Amino acid sequence: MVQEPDAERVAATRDRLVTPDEATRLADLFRLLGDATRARLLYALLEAGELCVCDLADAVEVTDTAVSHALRLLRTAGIVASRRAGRMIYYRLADAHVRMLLDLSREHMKEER
Amino acid sequence: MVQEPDAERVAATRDRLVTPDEATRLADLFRLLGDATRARLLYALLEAGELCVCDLADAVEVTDTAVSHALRLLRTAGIVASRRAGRMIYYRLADAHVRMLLDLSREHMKEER
DNA sequence: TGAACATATGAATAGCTCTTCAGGTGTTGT
DNA sequence: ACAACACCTGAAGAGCTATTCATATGTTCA
Repeated sequence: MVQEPDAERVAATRDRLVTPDEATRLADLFRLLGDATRARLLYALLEAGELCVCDLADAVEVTDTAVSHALRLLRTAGIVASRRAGRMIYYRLADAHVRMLLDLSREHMKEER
Repeated sequence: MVQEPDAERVAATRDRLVTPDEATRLADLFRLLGDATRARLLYALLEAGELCVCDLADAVEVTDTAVSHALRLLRTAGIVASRRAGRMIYYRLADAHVRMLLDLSREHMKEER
C-alpha cells in the first residue's frame, strides 16, 4: 500500500462510496448477466416475454440441462420468475431494473464498433 | 434436447435475438462489472470523478497491485481511461453507458431489500 | 546519477464456475 | 399403474479468474 496524495478526497469518497456489502451484491448481479448463455436466455425472454425451458434451450441452442442450471441461478436471484403449465414451466423476466439494464447495454453494443 | 411446443414463436425469437457473438460481448461487459473489487473501483470513480491508483487502493482497501490488475482489464475494455500526471496515473470512467449501468443498478439495490 | 516513489507486469496458485452425466421429481395420457 | 415427457438436481471435471509475490518500468528530486 502506498501513501495517498489527497487524503481528504479519498476519505470523502470512501464515505459516500457503496459499502463492501453493497458492492458485493452489485457484483453478484452483474456476474449473473456476465455469462453468454445466461445473457442469451435473458435477451430471449426480453424478446419473447415468456418461454418454457425447452423453448429456451432451442432458442439459445444449449442443452436443456444447462438451461435449467442457468435458470436456477437467475430464479434464486429473483431475476426471472416461473409459472407451471402442465408439465411445462414458463419463465419470464421478473425485474424491471434488469430489463432496463439489458436494454441499455444492448444500446451500448449498437453504438460501439 | 426436447421438442418445442411453439416452433414458430421460437424461430421468431431466435431471429430477433442477439447473436451469439453479441451475447458474448454483452456478457464480457457484464462480467467486468461482476467482481466486487472492480465494482468498488468503478463506483469510487463514479463518485470522485478521477482518482490515482493509490487513492483507489486506499478507497477500496485492496493492494495497489490488485488495483493495477483490475484497472488493466477495465482499461483494455475501454471502460476507464487514464492520464499520467508526474509519477501518478489518474483514472476516470470512459463510457457514458457504463456510467448509466452503474447508476441504474445502484438504484436497483436501494429498492431491493 | 542514484534513491525513492507510483504504477505495471508476469508467473503461479487457490478458488470459483460452467458444462456434462447420471439419476430424480412431478405431470399427462392411456 | 405405467410409460413418456418436461424439468430439476447433485456430483465431477475442465477451464477460467483473482490475488499474491517478485520484479520491471517510468518519474521525481536531491
